This record gives sequence, structure tokens and C-alpha cells, in this order.
Amino acid sequence: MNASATRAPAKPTGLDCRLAVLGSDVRLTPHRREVFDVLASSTDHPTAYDILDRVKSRSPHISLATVYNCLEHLTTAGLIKQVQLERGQSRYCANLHEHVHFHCETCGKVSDAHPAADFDPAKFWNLPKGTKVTRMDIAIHGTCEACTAKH
Amino acid sequence: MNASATRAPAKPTGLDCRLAVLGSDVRLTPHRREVFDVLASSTDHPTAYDILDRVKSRSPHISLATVYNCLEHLTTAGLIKQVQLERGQSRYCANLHEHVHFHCETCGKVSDAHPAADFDPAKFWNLPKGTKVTRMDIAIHGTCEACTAKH
DNA sequence: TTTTAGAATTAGAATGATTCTAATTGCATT
DNA sequence: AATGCAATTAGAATCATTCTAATTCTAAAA
Ligand SMILES: [Mn+2]
Ligand SMILES: [Mn+2]
Ligand SMILES: [Zn+2]
Ligand SMILES: [Zn+2]
Repeated sequence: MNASATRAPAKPTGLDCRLAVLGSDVRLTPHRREVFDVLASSTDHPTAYDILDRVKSRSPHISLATVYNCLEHLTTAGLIKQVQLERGQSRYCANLHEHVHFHCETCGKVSDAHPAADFDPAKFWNLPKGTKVTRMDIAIHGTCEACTAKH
Repeated sequence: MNASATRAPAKPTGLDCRLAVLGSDVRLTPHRREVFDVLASSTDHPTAYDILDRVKSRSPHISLATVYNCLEHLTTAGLIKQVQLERGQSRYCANLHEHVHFHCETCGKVSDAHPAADFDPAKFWNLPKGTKVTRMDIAIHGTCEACTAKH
């Protein structure tokens, strides 16, 4: 983060570890690639520690600092999203479609829910004219299907 | 928090510092009352430190620990809400009506926005049948009226 | 092929917000 | 006045994250 600010980043020209994904400009080093892959194959919104554990099976020597670095680069590049549901650990999500988060207060699971096609959320709130909306964070808390069933 | 768990709380029987507000069961000690009053007369969603500063003008010796204690009791009693917009400091809000938070990314201000009367948010997301919703946290990020105007 | 300069990675220290601990103080009933 | 909790406090501890200061990589330059 400090280092990358010192100068314009050298344009990646190398091979397998420098895939330009989705038009983004991140250098996809092996670690960043692994962190991304872990996240892309997860639907449970893991924390940095969860990701560390999962990446360790492929790269046993990766450090927590590197996981945080990778997550920051991937987030800045727009390849993943940081999700803040409660105080404490952030969670991460590789689903880039517009969606909201459902958090089960019984089992703790976090899942994605997608809006109906015609959903235009901004019009439901009386925001003053002139307000510009860039992003919405919507978290729904409750009891999931499974937890409701086994009650 | 620890102390209050040891036993059923003695029912308040005293006078001015024990007002039962809105059917809640908190003892409204002078400090809790001041913290609540500061919040009730604020629309800017102050942090614990902001609240400490404001309460200090009336109670110069109040401690940060007490502010946190008061905020926790008031939150548990349902008299105020804790608001988590980004990582870092929590904010607090005494508006108990259903509302969402607008956060201006330019000036940092946080304000309330109220939904249209016919707004039924849950139906817009395809939550699995059987899901029970208890609460929604909706944060809208963007540029406020004033900041948009002065650009 | 060696050099070199910037970027990536690392362990551990530092930070910041909150929570916990262990007194001490205050109040309401006895 | 004595008793017994609950409230309050300062400071320590905790937890997630960010920063620091090396060290290692890598890709282009020489
Ligand atoms: Mn998600
Ligand atoms: Mn509010
Ligand atoms: Zn569940
Ligand atoms: Zn603004």
C-alpha cells in the first residue's frame, strides 16, 4: 500500500501470474491469485483468517499480512468486495453482481440475495434532491431457512 | 455488563433519575440520562468520543468507560440504536423510526432518510421461503445535497 | 547473464476502538 | 447508621487491522 504509492505501477507484461482479469489493473501474483480463487469458490463470505486457513493448504508459508495485502489490492482493483456486517472482522465476497447480504443470527451464515430485475432501491427513500448515490450496503438479519425449519 | 448479569436488576423505585421511558426497564441514572439527551438532541450520529465531549460540558468527570456502559444499556433497552457504517468507530442514533442512513463520502455527514409509506423491502429480494427477517441495515453512500451543490 | 530497481512478502510492532478488571463510590432499603 | 447491590472509574487487556523495516522476487536493462 505504501510501496504502491511511490510511483506509477509498472505495467505487467509477464506471463501466467499477471493475468489481467475483468479489465482490472492488478498484478495477479501467485498469492493474489490464490486469495482470489479461494474467494471465487466460496459463497460463505470468509474473514481474513478464514482465507488465510484456506490458502495455507496450497501455500503453507503465506502470512496474515500478505492475505490482508492481497485483499486490499483485489478490493481496490474492484475484483472483490469487502463486507461489513457487524463490528469485528470484515468479510469478503467475490460476487460482483448487485446483491444484498442475508445474515442468519442463529447459525451465523451469510448468504447473497439478489434483487428483482426491476428493483430501483433509491426511489424508496426520500433523499433530498441533488443527492447522488454511489453505493448501497444492504444487510438483512434474521433466521435462515434451515434454522427456521429445525426449530 | 458483568455486574448486571449477576442478578435480576432491582426495580427502580426512586425519583427523577429513574424515569421509565417508552416502557423500557433501564434505570435512567443521571449519566445515562445525559447520554440519552445528548443523542436525542443530535441528528448527526455521533461516535462514543463525540458523545463523551458533549456530555462533558454537563458532567466534566464522566469517563469514556461510563459512556460506553451507558450506550450499551440504552441500546439493550432499545432506547437508542448502534449504527455501523464503516469499520472503525460505531455511531449512535436515537431515532427509533424505521429509517436508513445516508452517508456523504465527501463531507462525512450521516443523516436519516425515511422510506415511503408503502415500502416493503423484504419482497424485493428473493429470500428463500422460510427465511425470517428481524432487522435490516441499509446504508446509502454518495454525495449529499450541499456537497453536490458546491461542486 | 548479471545488474538493478521497484514491487511483493514477511514477522513482528504499533494502533485504535472497544471490552474487561478490579477497585471505589453512591443510593435505597433495612 | 449498616447493608448490599448497581454505577462509575482508571487503566489493562483484547481484537482486528495497519504499519514498519527488513528480505526476497521478478522483469526489464545493461
Ligand atoms: Mn456477497
Ligand atoms: Mn439514524
Ligand atoms: Zn441459520
Ligand atoms: Zn456532504
